[in-house]
Amino acid sequence: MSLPHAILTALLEKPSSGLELTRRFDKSIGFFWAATHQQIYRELGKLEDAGLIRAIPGPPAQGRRKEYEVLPDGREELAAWVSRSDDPRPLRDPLALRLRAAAMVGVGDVGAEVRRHLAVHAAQLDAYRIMETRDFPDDQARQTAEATLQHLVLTAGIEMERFWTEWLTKVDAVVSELGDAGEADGKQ
Amino acid sequence: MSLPHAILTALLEKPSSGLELTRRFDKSIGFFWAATHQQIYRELGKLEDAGLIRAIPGPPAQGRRKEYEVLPDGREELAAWVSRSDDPRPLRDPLALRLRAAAMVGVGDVGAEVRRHLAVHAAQLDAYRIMETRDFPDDQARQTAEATLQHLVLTAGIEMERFWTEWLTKVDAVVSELGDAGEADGKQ
DNA sequence: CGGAGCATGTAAGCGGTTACATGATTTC
DNA sequence: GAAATCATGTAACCGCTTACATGCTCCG
Repeated sequence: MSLPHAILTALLEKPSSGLELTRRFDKSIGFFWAATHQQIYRELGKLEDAGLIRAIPGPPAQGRRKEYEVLPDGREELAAWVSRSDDPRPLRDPLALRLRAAAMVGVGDVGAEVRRHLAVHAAQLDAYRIMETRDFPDDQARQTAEATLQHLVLTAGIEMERFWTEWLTKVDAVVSELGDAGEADGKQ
Repeated sequence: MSLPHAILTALLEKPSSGLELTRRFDKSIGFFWAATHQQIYRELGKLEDAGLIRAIPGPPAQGRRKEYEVLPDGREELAAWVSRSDDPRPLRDPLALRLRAAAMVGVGDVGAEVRRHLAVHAAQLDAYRIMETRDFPDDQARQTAEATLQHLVLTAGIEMERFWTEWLTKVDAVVSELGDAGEADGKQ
């Protein structure tokens, strides 16, 4: 039940249309909970039916856009959700699985895959760091509670990606060496 | 399509019955790809139908257990999968979402949730560290390829949990302070 | 022989993904 | 006015979760 609350949060930060939400998910909130436009439209419909948000009446907007805003009930629901309890989601990482499989049947071409992932995570790390210097430039100064919390979340992204890049770098070294040494052994 | 390959890997490491697999998932492979017994039985059925594994005929075993082993086709399929390409799964973290929501509607009781998660991750970190000293005691010595790769995967788990515990400790500090200072403000 | 628990499985539902559909606006 | 693309949706599928069902064995 996280997607509706992610959407409520995004709409509180700024009322938006479905497409705008989709774009904003792609470059911010979605880093911690990805969603496609199909999911978002479906969920907007449900939230409107539930009376948690509404389409802003005003002008019909340009094009066919519908702008949504959060209603008081929606804010309440979100505040309640913030205090709710929920076990950490089990980790799901196919690449780690691949390495364990590689331990049994030989490394094959995992190296390429490892380097591909490394590039992706490095790029994401850069993106986060740019966001950090752009949105939270003044470290020492006392921030608003809002900014502090948002920065904290961004920090998680940065540390996470830093972990991945470092680990994958190590993995690449090990796998390259194993690949050179014992190609096609397959640990029969 | 990761679960079947996780099962093939586990069965290559050691032929097992469904229940044994479930237990082993809970304490090892499942750290990177959790699975319940329902999923496992279903998948074992599919893999057997596909001719990738088979129930070991031998004695009917004690109880009603069926032991499965990997067939040559299964090993081939796994080796092919190791070299396959596959984008990193998008991160999904409700707790980060909660903090962003807290930035908009006030921190409420997130503190308790943060500390609960902190305890879970700290416990997991301990478990990983115990596994490391037990299964990979000799650092300096040259390991087999198999052991090296498996250790590398365990390393990922350790670094990951270390990251979480450190980040959550920081979050706890910040949230406590915010909670003390501006409770019930809700950033109207 | 009756109850506890072991071991394997079935069924329903839900969230997420992928593919496709529709209308409206802009561009050439 | 045809093509591109913007904006909103619908439909089908698939893996995972939760709840329930069944038979077997061990123990008192």
